[in-house]
Amino acid sequence: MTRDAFEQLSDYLSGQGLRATLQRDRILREFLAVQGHVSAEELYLRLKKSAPSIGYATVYRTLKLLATAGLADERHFDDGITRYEYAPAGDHHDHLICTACGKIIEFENRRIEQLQQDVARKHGFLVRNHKLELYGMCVTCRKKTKRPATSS
Amino acid sequence: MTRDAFEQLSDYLSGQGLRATLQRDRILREFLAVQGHVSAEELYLRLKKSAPSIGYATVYRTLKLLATAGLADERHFDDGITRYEYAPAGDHHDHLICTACGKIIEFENRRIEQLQQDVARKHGFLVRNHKLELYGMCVTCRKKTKRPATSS
DNA sequence: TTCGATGCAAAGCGTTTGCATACTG
DNA sequence: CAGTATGCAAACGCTTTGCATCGAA
Repeated sequence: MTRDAFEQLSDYLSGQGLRATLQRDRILREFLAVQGHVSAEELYLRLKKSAPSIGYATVYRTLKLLATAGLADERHFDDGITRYEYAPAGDHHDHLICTACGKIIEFENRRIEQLQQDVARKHGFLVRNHKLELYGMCVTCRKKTKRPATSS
Repeated sequence: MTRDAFEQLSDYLSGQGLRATLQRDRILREFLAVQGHVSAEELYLRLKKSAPSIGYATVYRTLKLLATAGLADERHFDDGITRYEYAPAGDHHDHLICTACGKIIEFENRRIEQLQQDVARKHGFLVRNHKLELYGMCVTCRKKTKRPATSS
């Protein structure tokens, strides 16, 4: 099922008159290998190992390309860094983000999406996509913080 | 009801051993005068008229201060610009954002929030705050785009 | 051979910070 | 007066871009 991603990219490339390059292949491969959300920098650092000569700019450009090609979703969480996530068609999910350890949990809830549509319709909006992020503390961090200190 | 905001700020300032200054007052005033979401730049430009000597940095610093004081909420939409919004205590709402004209509509939906809590609980999360943004097209823009042209 | 892609370094952009000065408490 | 806040300009961090070179088609 990962194979499709490469096909999807090459279809997109040839369809747009763009070129298939080694870098694009490597970047896509690495991108898929990462579970979850990657920033350009993370990907760049990982790539240094398998393909040391790839430049920063190429990573940025390719990530944007993947987004355009429908293979990646751009995410802007609250830390100002753009992250990308593999976007298998049709799949959609939202995020639970732990503000203590940074852990990101994905979830999906049909009923919430349903209600979103209701709200949008009520306002005459046609929703193309949405973003739902819940910021808080995960179980682990909550335990660690159990009774941290005292007053004041 | 706007009066409270000034009190809230001055309470916060004195409570923290910080100082009340003309700039802070002016910035808060202007901030409250803007309906909706403002970026530092927008506010800075508006202030040029009423208080031309206020510096960019002061606007940034004060906006952050307002956020810390609980008077403003920081928002990060998908354009990379930080915006602030007046945050009356207890009030919470989410956003419908028109990707065509930039219009932002606010809404609130208790049932969605309820479901969010359910999801979080299921994952052992304690949610502190959340962000729900629906990106799409508003009525007006949908009409304008009605049958834009033809095929591919 | 042509024209898109790459890598590098420089530029861009929103935001932050250092520092000398101005002002509050 | 002591110490915070300001304004300016320089510094930042992430991202984009210009340009000469490289390489896919």
